[in-house]
Amino acid sequence: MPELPEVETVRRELEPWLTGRTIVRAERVDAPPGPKYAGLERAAGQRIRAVQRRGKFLILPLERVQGAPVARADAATDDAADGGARPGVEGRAHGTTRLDDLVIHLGMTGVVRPDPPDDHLRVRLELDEGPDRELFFEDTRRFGRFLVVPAGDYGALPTLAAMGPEPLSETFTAEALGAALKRSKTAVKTYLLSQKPVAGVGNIYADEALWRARVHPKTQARRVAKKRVGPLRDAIREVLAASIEAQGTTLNDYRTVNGEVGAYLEELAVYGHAEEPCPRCGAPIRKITLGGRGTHFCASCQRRR
DNA sequence: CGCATTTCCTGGTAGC
DNA sequence: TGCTACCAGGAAATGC
Repeated sequence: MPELPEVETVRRELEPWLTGRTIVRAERVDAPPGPKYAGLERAAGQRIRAVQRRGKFLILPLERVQGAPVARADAATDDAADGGARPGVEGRAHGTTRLDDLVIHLGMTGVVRPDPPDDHLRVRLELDEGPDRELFFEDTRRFGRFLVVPAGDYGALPTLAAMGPEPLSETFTAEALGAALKRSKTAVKTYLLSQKPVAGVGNIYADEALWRARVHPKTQARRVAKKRVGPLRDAIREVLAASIEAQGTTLNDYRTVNGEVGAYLEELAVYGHAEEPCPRCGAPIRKITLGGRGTHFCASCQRRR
């Protein structure tokens, strides 16, 4: 599943390809109009200023290029609910140009690629002159998003708007994690998945980090032992950093932009290893359902409290 | 507001 | 072989 390491891997590949390029055409393909692709047509005529990541979201700040070649795409213009005249987008009323963000979420099966997929193509971008003039967004199970919003306006993306600190930044301290955990009575794993205490942790790395820190996934967030908070913070950082090194984890659909699989699958300790011996103590790894998600842990190492 | 549950979606697979 | 049932899960929507 694309979680932070997978999205960061994609970001690093997109950055040299897309930075500074102008989008000539933005076309929705084989996907109904709706919030997941809102405002996509606005991308045409805008230059990609950077390729950033926030949690599992890719954020591409755009700027409108005066006189840029724009090709209108028929398929993308029929959800023009908010695609009409926007103050500041066309004109520059007070000398400032209102900026947009192109926001991409890979969902479960989203793949960004320079070559067309055999099926499940959802978005095609046409770029200005240069190598790899087309970008394709493939998404088999349609959980992905590919939309344009006013810069920094994430009202349509509440999880992004309420996202916790980046786990690999200096702001993600044991103190910050401890303070966040105190705010919730829900199971610590479920709370990690909410993106509120920390950004970018999904089902795989939640299980892996909790195993490393010896925290039972069903422990109430506020009741995680104080002495476990630092180790949990460290475990989250270590697991994510190691997975980035391996270009992420490929279970089924995830591919890098270059079409490669992520190698971290080989390093998973508990996820996908139900009934196998715990690498630390040898007890069988158990699999339960928690918050509707498959959850793997060692009942011997990870004591509930 | 907080938290739990349901929904979206399709390919893969188990079972008959 | 072909059919049904079920599973996987990130984030949003819905329910309480």
